[in-house]
Amino acid sequence: MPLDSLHLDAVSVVTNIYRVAQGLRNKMEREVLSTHGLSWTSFSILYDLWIWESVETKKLAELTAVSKATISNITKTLERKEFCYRKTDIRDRRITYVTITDKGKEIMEELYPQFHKGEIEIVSSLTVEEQKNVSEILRRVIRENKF
Amino acid sequence: MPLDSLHLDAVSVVTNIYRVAQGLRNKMEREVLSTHGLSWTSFSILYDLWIWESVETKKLAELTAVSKATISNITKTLERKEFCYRKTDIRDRRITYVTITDKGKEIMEELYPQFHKGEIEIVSSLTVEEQKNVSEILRRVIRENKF
DNA sequence: TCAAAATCGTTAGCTATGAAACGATATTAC
DNA sequence: GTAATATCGTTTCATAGCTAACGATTTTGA
Repeated sequence: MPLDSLHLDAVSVVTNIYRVAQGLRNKMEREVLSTHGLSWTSFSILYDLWIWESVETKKLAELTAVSKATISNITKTLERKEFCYRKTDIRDRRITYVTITDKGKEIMEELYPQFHKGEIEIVSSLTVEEQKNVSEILRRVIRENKF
Repeated sequence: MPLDSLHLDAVSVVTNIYRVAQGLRNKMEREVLSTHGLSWTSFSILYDLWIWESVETKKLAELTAVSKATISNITKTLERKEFCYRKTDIRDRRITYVTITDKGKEIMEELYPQFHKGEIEIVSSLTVEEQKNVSEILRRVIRENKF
């Protein structure tokens, strides 16, 4: 593959997106989530439960874009910490619902403001105009690739 | 925390970046890297070795933004597959150099074009202008946050 | 009606991941 | 010169994360 056939702008976009995502995740886990032993994905799941109160594991896998096996493991960990509990559906016993507990809600009420503060900090070097612009472009990438 | 104090544009940027990064990684691992049992990070490490031929583990940890423990484990896996080998420095025996093998180079010569094709596909809905624009903005985020 | 197919969550077995502790080595301070 | 300190990579131990296989359940089709 000759060098002049490389699409350097595409490489640059992909590389930079991944690096920001990685930095983002590390920063949040280190500065915010570690205080309650949560990983990025655990937090995402708990966030979804906070919003929806109760969600099927299959739906959780779609929302967070990880495999159902991972959902199974992480909700097990969250259940051990008493942040949520699992219960099989009575009508269709193949389905399991995960529900947030009061303790889980308290954690989110404490952590979310800190998390949001981190989000603001990370993009603070961009104007609101640039933020809107990047979001719109990324949404298009998400849509076109069905991410 | 009242809803009207949420910086929704910041939330949107962060959420979309993470989702694209996740989709990106999953797509590449599924469609390209899985044929040789490589993870995204394994591939990144092998890529750096391909470029530099031989790199200290400490440097690898910085380049790929993962912990030195992870580098230790992954290079061990890569060594078992005979894609690289490790050797302690003679002068300073605390340092370990990781070097790519011929087999490792062959794999990269096969995989990189496929990987690059994937990169192009992912951002194909954006104009080159938009790609340059997003890259520039993300580079600023990386710089300001020291990611 | 009831056997085949589809759906769902968990388990098994693997690699990845980080923090902390550790062991070996090198550097610094006095 | 040597004791304290710093550096580096590995190991340990826990969770995360994937695919594939599985077991239980429900739906479908003839």
